[in-house]
Amino acid sequence: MSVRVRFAPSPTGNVHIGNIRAAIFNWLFARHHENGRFLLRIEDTDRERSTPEAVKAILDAMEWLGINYDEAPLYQSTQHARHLEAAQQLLANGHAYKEDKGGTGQGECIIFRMPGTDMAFHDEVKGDLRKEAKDMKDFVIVRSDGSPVFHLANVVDDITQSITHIIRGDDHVENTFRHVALYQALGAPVPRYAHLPMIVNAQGKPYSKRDGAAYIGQFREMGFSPDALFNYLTLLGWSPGEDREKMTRAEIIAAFTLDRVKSAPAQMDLRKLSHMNGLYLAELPLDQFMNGVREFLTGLDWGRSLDETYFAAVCKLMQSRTPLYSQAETWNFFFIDPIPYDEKAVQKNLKKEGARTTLETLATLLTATDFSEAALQQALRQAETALGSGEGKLNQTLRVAVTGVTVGAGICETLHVLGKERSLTRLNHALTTFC
RNA sequence: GCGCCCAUCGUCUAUCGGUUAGGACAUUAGGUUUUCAUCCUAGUAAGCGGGGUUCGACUCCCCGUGGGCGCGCCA
Repeated sequence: MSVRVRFAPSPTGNVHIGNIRAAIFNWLFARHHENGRFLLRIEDTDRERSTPEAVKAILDAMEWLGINYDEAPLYQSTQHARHLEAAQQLLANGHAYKEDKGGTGQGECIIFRMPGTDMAFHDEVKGDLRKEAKDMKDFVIVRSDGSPVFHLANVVDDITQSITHIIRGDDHVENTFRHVALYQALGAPVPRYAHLPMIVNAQGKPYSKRDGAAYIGQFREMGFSPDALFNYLTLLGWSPGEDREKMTRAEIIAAFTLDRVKSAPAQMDLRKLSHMNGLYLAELPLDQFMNGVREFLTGLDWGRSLDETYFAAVCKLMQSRTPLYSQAETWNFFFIDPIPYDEKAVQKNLKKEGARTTLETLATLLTATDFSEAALQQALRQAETALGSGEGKLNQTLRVAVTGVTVGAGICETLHVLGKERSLTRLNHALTTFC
């Protein structure tokens, strides 16, 4: 029988990074197996908290990350009758009973009767797990208002969707004993289970929005590429061995097996993610990189209508040194005039002895060039000779005068992209303003 | 409190009884005709503690310690 797995989020808000990681692992497992199926189930039973917006957030997140699903999504709310039918079946065969729990007049709820024997199951990542009968209690499966509880709905839906492997977060391990008991009482084959280690923060607590980004949308806003995030998440709690990290989807799919999933919790490291993101951005075809940057720049007033050719030149220059799309925010000096000057940079590089002479010399020499990179290089060398300064010593003064900041691509490449007119205007402006 | 689970550099991890314990991020020092955020080179850095088992344990077992999860008419 071929593998059928599912991602079963409840649409109650933003899509958490831990949830999407579970989706990724399920997806990888399905794609790794021939004819494997990856299904989506929206557990929207909680009418109070479930919203259409939240459903859309889940769909968007999956699409962004390139996690496609097979078959139509199953909305749990449509399965109500089935859930209750299962409860009736359990009632009929003695696996459940009615009771007014607490007796406060809330009415009778339906309670599942645990088998009363020790239970065990094999977890694909944690090994054999067992629990004694005395440590397991009966539990409510249908509330007194007639609504099914998570455990019942979840198991019944998994039976309906013929799920063969349940791959989910570690926080569900304890529930599994109950779920196995439900399967057995319902006369359904018990699926295989695999529990994924939690993603935690520096304190070892579940990773939350307070630890930086926790929601998938936030990562997108911060400028991460979906492929990089996908690859990085894959490495949290799993490893292909052989020191491999940056891998294509096809490679990850081929290498993915549950027996290589770790059991210990993993801590999210935004710095490593950023580094990996830089690797991904650097190898993107220029037009794709431009699209990514553009999506970002539309949020900035100077980033909306850009000259395509010029924009392409800037992107080409900056691509290899861009760890995050959001970094493009600092490229403003390429596009706006007048440019803002960094106070400290001005203080250190322009308001110093000799800066005036330096800029005057450079202005004269640069005016005489055609602003090709080679010519710019040559002009710089001439300026150094004329001023008796060492190679590269003038670079920063020139850079701050023309860009307003101390960091960026090579000075000659930058000047070339900026163009002669703009560069010289700024140079002269800096000269009269700061020196 | 009770039950279950987990434990290798600061972080993510490799190792499936015998290795100088490897890689990556971060960090440090250089280099890239001394911007840096790319790139290159090198360095610092780890088996929680105590008992066993074994010729030999990071690896297997037990006990501690620390951490996580669970114990809802939440999901």
